[in-house]
Amino acid sequence: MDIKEETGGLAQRRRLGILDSAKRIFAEQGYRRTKVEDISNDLSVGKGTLYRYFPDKKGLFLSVFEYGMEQLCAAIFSKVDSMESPPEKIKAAVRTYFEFFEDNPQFIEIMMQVRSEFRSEFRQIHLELYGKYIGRSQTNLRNGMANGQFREMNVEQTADVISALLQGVLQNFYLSEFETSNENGGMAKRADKRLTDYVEPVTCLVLEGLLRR
Amino acid sequence: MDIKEETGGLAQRRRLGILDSAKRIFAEQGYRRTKVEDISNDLSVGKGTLYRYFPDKKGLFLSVFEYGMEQLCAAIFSKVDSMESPPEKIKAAVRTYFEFFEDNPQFIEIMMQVRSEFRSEFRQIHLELYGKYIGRSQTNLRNGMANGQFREMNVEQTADVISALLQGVLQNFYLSEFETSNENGGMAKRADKRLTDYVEPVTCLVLEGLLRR
Amino acid sequence: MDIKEETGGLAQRRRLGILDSAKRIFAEQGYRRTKVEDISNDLSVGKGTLYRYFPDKKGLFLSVFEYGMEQLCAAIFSKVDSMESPPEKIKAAVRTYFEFFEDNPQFIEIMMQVRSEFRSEFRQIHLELYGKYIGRSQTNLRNGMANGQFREMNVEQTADVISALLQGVLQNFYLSEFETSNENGGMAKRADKRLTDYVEPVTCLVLEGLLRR
Amino acid sequence: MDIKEETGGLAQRRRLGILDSAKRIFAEQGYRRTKVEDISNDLSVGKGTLYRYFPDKKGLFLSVFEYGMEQLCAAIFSKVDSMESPPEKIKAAVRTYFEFFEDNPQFIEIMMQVRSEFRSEFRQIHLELYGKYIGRSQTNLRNGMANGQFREMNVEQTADVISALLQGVLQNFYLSEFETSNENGGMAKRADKRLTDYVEPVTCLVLEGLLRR
DNA sequence: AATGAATGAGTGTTCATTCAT
DNA sequence: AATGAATGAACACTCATTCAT
Repeated sequence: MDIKEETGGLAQRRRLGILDSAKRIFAEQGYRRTKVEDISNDLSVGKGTLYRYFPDKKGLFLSVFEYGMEQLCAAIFSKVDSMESPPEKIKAAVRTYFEFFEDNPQFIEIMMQVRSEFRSEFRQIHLELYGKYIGRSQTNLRNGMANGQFREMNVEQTADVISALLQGVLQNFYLSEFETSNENGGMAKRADKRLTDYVEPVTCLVLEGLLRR
Repeated sequence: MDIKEETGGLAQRRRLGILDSAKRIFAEQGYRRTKVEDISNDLSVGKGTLYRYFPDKKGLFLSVFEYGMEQLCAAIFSKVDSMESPPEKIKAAVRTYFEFFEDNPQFIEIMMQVRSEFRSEFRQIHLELYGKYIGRSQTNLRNGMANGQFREMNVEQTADVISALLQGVLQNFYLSEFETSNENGGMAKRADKRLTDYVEPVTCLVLEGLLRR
Repeated sequence: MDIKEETGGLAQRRRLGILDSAKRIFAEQGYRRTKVEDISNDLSVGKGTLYRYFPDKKGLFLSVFEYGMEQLCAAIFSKVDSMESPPEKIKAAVRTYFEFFEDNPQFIEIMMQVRSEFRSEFRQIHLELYGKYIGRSQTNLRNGMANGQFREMNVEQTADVISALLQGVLQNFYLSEFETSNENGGMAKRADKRLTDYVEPVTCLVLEGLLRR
Repeated sequence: MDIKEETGGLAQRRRLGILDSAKRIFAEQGYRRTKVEDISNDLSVGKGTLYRYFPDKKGLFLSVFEYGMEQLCAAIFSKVDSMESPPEKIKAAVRTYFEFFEDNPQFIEIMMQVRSEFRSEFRQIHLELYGKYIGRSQTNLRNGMANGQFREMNVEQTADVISALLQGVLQNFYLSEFETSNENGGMAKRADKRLTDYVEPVTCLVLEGLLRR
């Protein structure tokens, strides 16, 4: 049992090591431009080793995405679940969302790529994992309406719109984040903008709207 | 001059014909899956002909995108420019944006693909053409603040966030639009949701926010 | 029409050229060891050209086999159909069969390879084209029995056995034909044995048997 | 010495176990499609173990063939050696040959595969082991001629032709044995034909020929 | 002796682009 | 101007074999 656990631990460590390297390479070069060999070279292992842990290139890529999504959801839930006030929950979710991607900028790239390369798989994983978030968001809006903090609204549509807002800001930021691509297809970062700068205006827009009270 | 203009007219017509066919095929099959021959077959011309009007496959695809962006901007500006009230301008822009994509659903697909296939080119075209929109949006916000209709805000960030909101809703809708992919890679539409259903909740969120007044 | 015919003629010529080169290379190197590029190099054309004329490597290989089988059947039928006497027909068929393979030694190799690489396809083509031969062979045996030249026999089994005899001799010869394989996988011919040497003993065995009369 | 013999006995038993498993798997799946791991899994041992008993995959396969050939020769010789009459010896050899393959249908598959996968090795083993048979067959024919039972003939060629006849019938049967391949690449047997049905027509043809006496 | 994780050579096929006609 | 036959670079994946444990 010791041996098995230890072995399992080693295999698990290697799996995570591959996921990490793959996340980096895929984010830097893009799914299409990335050769499986690029990742195995980065890890200094043989190509075949990757195929011992993941079924194929696509499966590896989707695992990178799935793993990131799980971490994102966990991060948001662990923050929000301990709060009570609906507006506070929204603030916390917005902040955690942006902080997560600020800490994992490569994952923005991964998300964008999965979205376009594997529409249906993205939808499935997205719906599975992110669906939970939408459900909680709707509950939160209903609670806010019930206690009189929020105005009347169509809860389903509004939850969709808020979720869309976050994703839209993320993508806009992602598009403005990189100034130029160099010869190797790599990107040079722009340091003067931070994703978390958008926490305040987004929260304010969502809660207050534009019109003067 | 007559001859040249006429020739130019013919060439221009053919160019537009190619753009139209390409938009359709690219949207249906995706950029990667689309062979140049698919488009030339659709037009009943030889492959080589396309290369007389566009430098390469990528250039054709980007032209399809650029042409669509121009149409989108023109549609929004023609609606909004005749209005005075800042909130009304926002309402009109939101409505026109969603109506445009409801009328040109293929262009949603094109946008998503450009975004992921040609990051830097997308950014460039996006910034060039859409930059104008952002500038006008900022002006509108400033006008609204000046006349006391809008609360105080960081205009640049808020304009970004509103723009992001629209794009986010569009993408969310695009992801939910298609239920299942059939064997041919084609998609089956879902008829029970309309993009313009989001005009009201989006407008309301932007202008009013969530908190009860 | 002229153009089309001419074009068709050119395309047909190229097709036959590819079949001829493929037959040679496949026979020399074997199906597995032969790279598609080996054939295209032999023809001094690009790899892609082969794929304009044949669907894939397997399809090309099977076409080589099918084409050879058609030629074999045509050769046998053109000889035998003009004859009347059942024993003479058998003699002629045996002779033509061995002569064909003596003139097309590469085709022996092709047959052996198809047989093992593509069992089911071999069977299908074999049955389709060779089935005709078996039918005629049975008819011939029945005619010989009817006119009293042949003894009583089970016609179906005997036709099978005679056909098997020819194939068996062919294969035995094929196995003894090549002395050693050199480094390149090529073979050095042995000149002191001829397939047609077996015409007489085979014919004699089939018609007379071993027992003294 | 006891230990060594015992160990040798165990090793020998394991060797035979591997040969048996390999024969089955190779016959079912074919040489190319069979992975070394398939065999080691079937034996519930590690892959490396096979390499302790056989040099490589090819060597294992050829050993399977060689072992079968030895068994075939032994079967034929044990039957024929006790007989005197040349025609009876032929009858017995034909019957034993077909009976052997009827009892070891997997070995038909093995033979066919060796023949095409390893031409030269097949020839070598074939000549070594089967050469003995041809020699005895020639002696038998000479004895038959000497005692007046057989007609005059070229003994070498006729022995070849008779051997070829058996192999040809075997292969024809092998080709007709399998109706269709299912999805797994497996084959469905046809039950209405038996290899031993050919003992009589083959024997009759060899001894009597077709012509009425 | 036994294991099985790691290795990496090897290849069929697609399709954007060219250019002779 | 238009064509479409020809080109050839590019790349994922398998699996026999090895060797550290």
